[in-house]
Amino acid sequence: MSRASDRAYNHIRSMILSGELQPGSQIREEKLAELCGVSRTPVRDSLRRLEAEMFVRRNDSQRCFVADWSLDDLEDAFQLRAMLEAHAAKRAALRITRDQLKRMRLHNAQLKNAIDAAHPDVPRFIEHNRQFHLIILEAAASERLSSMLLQVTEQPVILRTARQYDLENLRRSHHEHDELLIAFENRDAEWAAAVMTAHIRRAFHAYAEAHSTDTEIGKANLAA
Amino acid sequence: MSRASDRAYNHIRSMILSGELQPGSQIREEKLAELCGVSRTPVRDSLRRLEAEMFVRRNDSQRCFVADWSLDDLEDAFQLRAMLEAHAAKRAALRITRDQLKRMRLHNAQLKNAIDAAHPDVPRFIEHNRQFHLIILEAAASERLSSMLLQVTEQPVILRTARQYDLENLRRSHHEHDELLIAFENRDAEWAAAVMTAHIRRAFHAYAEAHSTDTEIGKANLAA
DNA sequence: GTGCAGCTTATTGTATACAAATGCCATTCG
DNA sequence: CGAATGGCATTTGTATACAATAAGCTGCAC
Repeated sequence: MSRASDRAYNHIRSMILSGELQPGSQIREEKLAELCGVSRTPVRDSLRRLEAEMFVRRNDSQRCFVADWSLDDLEDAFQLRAMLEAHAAKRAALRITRDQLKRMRLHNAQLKNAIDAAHPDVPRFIEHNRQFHLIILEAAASERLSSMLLQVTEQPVILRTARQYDLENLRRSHHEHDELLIAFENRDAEWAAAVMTAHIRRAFHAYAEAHSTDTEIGKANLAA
Repeated sequence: MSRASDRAYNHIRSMILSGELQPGSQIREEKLAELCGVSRTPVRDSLRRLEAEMFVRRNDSQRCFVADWSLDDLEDAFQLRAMLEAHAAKRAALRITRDQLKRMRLHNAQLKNAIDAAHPDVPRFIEHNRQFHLIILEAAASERLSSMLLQVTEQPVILRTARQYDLENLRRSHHEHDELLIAFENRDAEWAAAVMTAHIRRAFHAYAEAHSTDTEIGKANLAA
């Protein structure tokens, strides 16, 4: 793609993901242009894309803000994600190839390695986890489904989710992936869908729990 | 919203829907700018939006084309739509208000009138049908879900679908709406979801049938 | 002191000129 | 004759200037 426009897009996106641009805060085109070292034109382009991906919202008078999701919105996103990923798993079970299965096994082995090592490498876990799920989407072979799923998985809060899991949860993910692989090998669409639903919903509750614990800790710190 | 940008957006969108811009054909920014009577800037803006809504596709080198969906893609879209609308119905059943129910009944009565009249008014049917489904989305209260559903209902082929139904099919829709209303009144989420799934899937098969009939007719005409 | 009018400033929208890139075609070399 | 290459035409990308619009502020009237 184009150089400046993509640089701007990636730059703004990463600033949102990192929290450098705070949720709810207004973002001005000129300010972003300055930060990205480009003119307003590619920035406006990026904002449209980010708006479509729900990273950015506009008010009635076209002012842009960093999207700010409540816990309810997050649960909503997880609910949709569970439904869509289950659907993807169902389709994938009927279409998946030997090669795709092989690649999934590989990624699952590697995400296990990433957390079994002496120094657990969570980002590496996340990356292989991402690839694992992407192959399912690839096998599901529905462009619309893919683009919809991106909308609920690429959200800031969700991206930060895995980092909050303890190792026990990450290991559980690994085992669920294993079960999913067996369901795929048996071409059992319903099984695959059920495992996937459970997988995503557990992930949400693990997140919610970690979140509330954080809050508790936060409170404790304030009290101390 | 802004004047020129919106005019361009609506103009291009309607040209795609009407078939004035043929599916699969390349669309050049300057050409569109000329057609819409604006500069390329608002056109580019519109193209980004239409791309996000899957009305427009881009190839690797950023050339834009009118989206061209196969019958498989269409079935895929209907499948997703059935799933999402069923989910919406489930949520709506738990949250719907008396006022929303009242409005739904009103629209359902009016879409019945539209086709029971001496001269059936299909566009009026479509409009009330749209409003009926929009109220469900409103009651479902999930912004993400809404934006996703728009992606699978606002597609060119789907928009043209209802026009292809015979009156019998439209009447069936009316009755399914009635059943949906009763499910809502009883706050029976599973029932509502089931009725909705059936409603959308029947719509697809009615479309597919009408489509194949059209093809037959087309062939017959060619043969004659 | 409160509320509104009108002005001022900040921000987004549009047009245009130019830069970069892509695709196409013709020409040439194997 | 076919494939690769070079240059020309077409198309998209970017910057910038200016226009339009919305927000915020000041001062006035009540």
